[in-house]
Amino acid sequence: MNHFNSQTYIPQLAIDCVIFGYKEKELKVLVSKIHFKGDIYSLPSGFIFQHEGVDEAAHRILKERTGIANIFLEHYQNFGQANRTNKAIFQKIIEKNREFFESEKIIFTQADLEWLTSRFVSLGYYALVDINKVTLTKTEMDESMEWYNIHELPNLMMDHEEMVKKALKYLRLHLDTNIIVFNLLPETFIMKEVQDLYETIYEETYSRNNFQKKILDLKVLERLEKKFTGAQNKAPYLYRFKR
Amino acid sequence: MNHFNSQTYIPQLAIDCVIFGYKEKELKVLVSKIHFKGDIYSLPSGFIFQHEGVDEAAHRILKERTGIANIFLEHYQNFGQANRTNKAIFQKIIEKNREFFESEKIIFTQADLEWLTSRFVSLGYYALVDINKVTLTKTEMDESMEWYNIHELPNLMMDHEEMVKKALKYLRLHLDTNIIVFNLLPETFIMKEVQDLYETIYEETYSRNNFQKKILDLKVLERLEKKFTGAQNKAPYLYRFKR
DNA sequence: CCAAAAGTGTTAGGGTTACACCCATGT
DNA sequence: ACATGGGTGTAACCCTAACACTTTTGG
Repeated sequence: MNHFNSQTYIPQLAIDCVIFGYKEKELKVLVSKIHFKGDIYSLPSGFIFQHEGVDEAAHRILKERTGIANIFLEHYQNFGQANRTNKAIFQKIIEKNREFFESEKIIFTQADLEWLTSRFVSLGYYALVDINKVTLTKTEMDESMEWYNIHELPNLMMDHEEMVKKALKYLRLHLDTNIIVFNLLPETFIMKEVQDLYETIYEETYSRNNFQKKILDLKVLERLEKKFTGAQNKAPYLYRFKR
Repeated sequence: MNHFNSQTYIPQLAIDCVIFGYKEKELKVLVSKIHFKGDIYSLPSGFIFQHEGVDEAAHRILKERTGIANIFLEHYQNFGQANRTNKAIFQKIIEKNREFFESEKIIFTQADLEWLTSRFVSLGYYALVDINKVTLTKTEMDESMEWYNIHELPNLMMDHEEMVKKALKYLRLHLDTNIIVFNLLPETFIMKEVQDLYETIYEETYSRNNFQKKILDLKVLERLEKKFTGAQNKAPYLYRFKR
């Protein structure tokens, strides 16, 4: 356990990440259950080292949890209300985990607790990952790390639910202008998978032929060989995102 | 002079504002020349009180400098590289202003200097104001506060020039989607003024009739009486932005 | 040969762009 | 009456949405 202090980290500034994944027509978000009694769920979060940039820090936090670097990651919003603290949550943690805190096995020092319960400004980042490439890695703060359907999230701590909602809104607005959707798909895919993904994200349906035209007109996909699935129909082409 | 400390302000976190104004076919940005020898120019900046939200803080900073509340103000980007400090600038200030710092009249305490020269993460906000409503107000840090044409800015300190460039880019991208352009105009205006403003911001020209259609199709303007200018042509209508 | 699903072509409609015309104003 | 600039109408164009048809695959 490394301790928190302003020598090491920038105080009162945190990063929270909404990590999106996609599998079988479900848009998923990575959520950690923290390693204390009390059923507390949190987005992957972290602090910024004094010697690193904020984008670097976000990439590091993601690398720690998912094992992949060179991830698509972007800042989307800050969360900085006046009364934004962890105090209530830590009160709950301490109440429900007296045996830990009263034992010899000290986890947090008093200074750590003061640090963690101070008022925080949080930088909201969102990431798009190929869910198959991810190796979920728990930190010592995590009891579990799991993908949840974005509409079936557990109760998240603080304003993390709002963070997810705002991130989804931001994603929907920017998916078309910037071409980032393919970050959610594996290396190769068929057109129907792209359409399913779009329909999942926007919760709408699109006509098959026009969708294909629209995507191919982006001119960012290269067509590979056909994919024979064994189904009794014409084999669809595989595509790959150019670079 | 109030002193800087982490009791009062959030440390290592600043707000920098790109305040846009418009007058006579020129897009302008508010820049302060700070009150020391050395020709140092800066965007209006400030820190966040422990008891206030970040958006609140941005509004307060703007109110201090421009005198107007209920301004259009939005966060657009963070600036948080690893080595982002004021150190070089303060070195220059101290060198060029030895008489101040060696005099009895102590302006900054050692603690203040440490605070000001630490590594900072900056939250970039941009504002759109009706330049006629602004009463420029210097703080004790400002030698002057002036509007500069966005393409004729003085040498700005740190990464403030990049901030302006990024803010302009952001403005161009969002002017049409959100309807915010009228924040730059006075209460009432004629269509030609709107068109001039657009042409100034985007550095393009538009056809008069189609521009009028496009703007009126937004259905956000109400037509008022005609404006008789004394010119020997048909008097244009005045418009007002609906709420 | 047939069902299923992929690929592609064709037409209709809506919105934007370019051009034209008319109107008010003061000299 | 006329020059000037503002307001509006119309037709061409482009892009997208809706529909139709063809092709491939395995049973």
